[in-house]
Amino acid sequence: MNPPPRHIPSADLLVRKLQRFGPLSESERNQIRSLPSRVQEFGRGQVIIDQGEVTDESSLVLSGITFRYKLLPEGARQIVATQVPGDFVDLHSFVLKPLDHAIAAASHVYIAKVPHAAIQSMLDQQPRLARYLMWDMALDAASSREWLAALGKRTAYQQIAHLFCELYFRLDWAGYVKNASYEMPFTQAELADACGLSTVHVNRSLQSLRRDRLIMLENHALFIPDIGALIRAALFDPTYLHLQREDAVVS
Amino acid sequence: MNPPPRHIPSADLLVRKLQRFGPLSESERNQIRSLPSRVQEFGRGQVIIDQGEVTDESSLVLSGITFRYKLLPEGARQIVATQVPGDFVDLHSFVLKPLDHAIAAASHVYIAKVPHAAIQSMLDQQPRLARYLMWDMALDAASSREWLAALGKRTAYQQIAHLFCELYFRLDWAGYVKNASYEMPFTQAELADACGLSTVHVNRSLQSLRRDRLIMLENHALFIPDIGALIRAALFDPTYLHLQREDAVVS
DNA sequence: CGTCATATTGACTTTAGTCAATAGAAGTGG
DNA sequence: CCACTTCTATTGACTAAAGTCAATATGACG
Repeated sequence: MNPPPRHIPSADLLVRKLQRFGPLSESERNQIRSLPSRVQEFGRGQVIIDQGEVTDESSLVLSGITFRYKLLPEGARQIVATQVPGDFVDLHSFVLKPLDHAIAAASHVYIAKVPHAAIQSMLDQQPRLARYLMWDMALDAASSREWLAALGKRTAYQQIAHLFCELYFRLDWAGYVKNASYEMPFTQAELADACGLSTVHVNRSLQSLRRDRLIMLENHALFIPDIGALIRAALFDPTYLHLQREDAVVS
Repeated sequence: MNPPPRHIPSADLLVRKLQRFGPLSESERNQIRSLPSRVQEFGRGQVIIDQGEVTDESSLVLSGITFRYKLLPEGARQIVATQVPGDFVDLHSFVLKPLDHAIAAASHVYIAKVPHAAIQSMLDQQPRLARYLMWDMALDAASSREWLAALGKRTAYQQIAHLFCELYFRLDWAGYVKNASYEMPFTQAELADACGLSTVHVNRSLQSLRRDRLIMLENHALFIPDIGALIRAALFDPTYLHLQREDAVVS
């Protein structure tokens, strides 16, 4: 994941994403582009927002990968979502406080913090954009549901494959997949916390995936020789990611 | 769960719930109350909406309990959320189609179907209400995250206890808990599909919960002699349900 | 060169799943 | 009202998936 946040103007990332939901007028695009934000940088492993925090801004990922996680009373950590460039990590904090989870950087990341007041005044100017934000929140929720099905009904092997498929499609859409490869920043301990497994079992499942020639993974570089095969192994269906324009789906 | 949808005027349920987020003006309340809807009745086990359906209305539970579930390719079913009176089962279908899950009735239910066009025109009239709907969607998402932590990090015993705690608080708020008891409509097979377990293991875990005197359950009547004890056993924290007024939480 | 995080391996334990049988309960049609 | 089917709940015996503990690599880094 390349560090410089220059090559993709931050707000354009968001415009491009929201256009998946439907066409935006020129003034709506401008409204989004003119959202004020301050850019922050975090190193891998750093906590971006803490559980229980009450914040008055939402964070947008400009580059790198972040993840949401919950800490249980006895110290266990469950990762509940990942974010790639263009994703809000906590759009819901606009309406729901305090935050019921924390956010951390899985790789070196640049984050744009957008004040809630700015989001509110954007909606005051362009009420129609509320539907776009709702759509973004709904996407997020759809992903949670898919993860629930993964945790509840898939084997360790399938779950890890599923996570790799999801990241593949989302990163590909954001332009971060090259030659069927992408940088998969998670450690085995993080994969374990995302899939509800132990690190030992993740390690063994990864070896099975390698043995079956579904993945090649070293130094966080993940190569997927046959994405179709991985999809089948994971029981993956990319529909829930809604990567096509909604218009296109309906027509 | 009492059948008659009379005693609680349908829209008032929604007004009361949305007021948890913040105060509503008289005109906003009226706007919500005047939402058109057609009431439908479903028997227990009936499918209310099918996976993959494209619908132009969202369904609000008037009485009874419903649940969302996903069907995996090989036929497995994962229940991903439950709804009690006052909850939308698919508010997100307002912006996200097709539906990535199905909805079924866990008990005999009355449902109000509200056209998306009516929701849209309500938002056109009262743009401020968009934040209320976002809040409702955010609540739903918070619940999904909590379930993810349950599936990933809790034992079977804790998970079932957690589900019972969640239903306890939500039903209590809606006025359906009497004498520390409520009607828990799920069969053991449904509990299994909600917790990612086998029916046999659910059965044994229920017996453990009974043996530990945390619950009494027969004929779908669940009595919780000591909710504090159940909460501790479940590692339950009701914060994510946001049952207090948001104002109150902040102050 | 030593330290710390991450990855790997082996041996063993635990949790939960599977299969199969039985027992209740509830609903249905005659 | 009863025989019959069909869910639902329960139990036992066995299996399999995943966790735990512990040791050992491996590798990045200061």
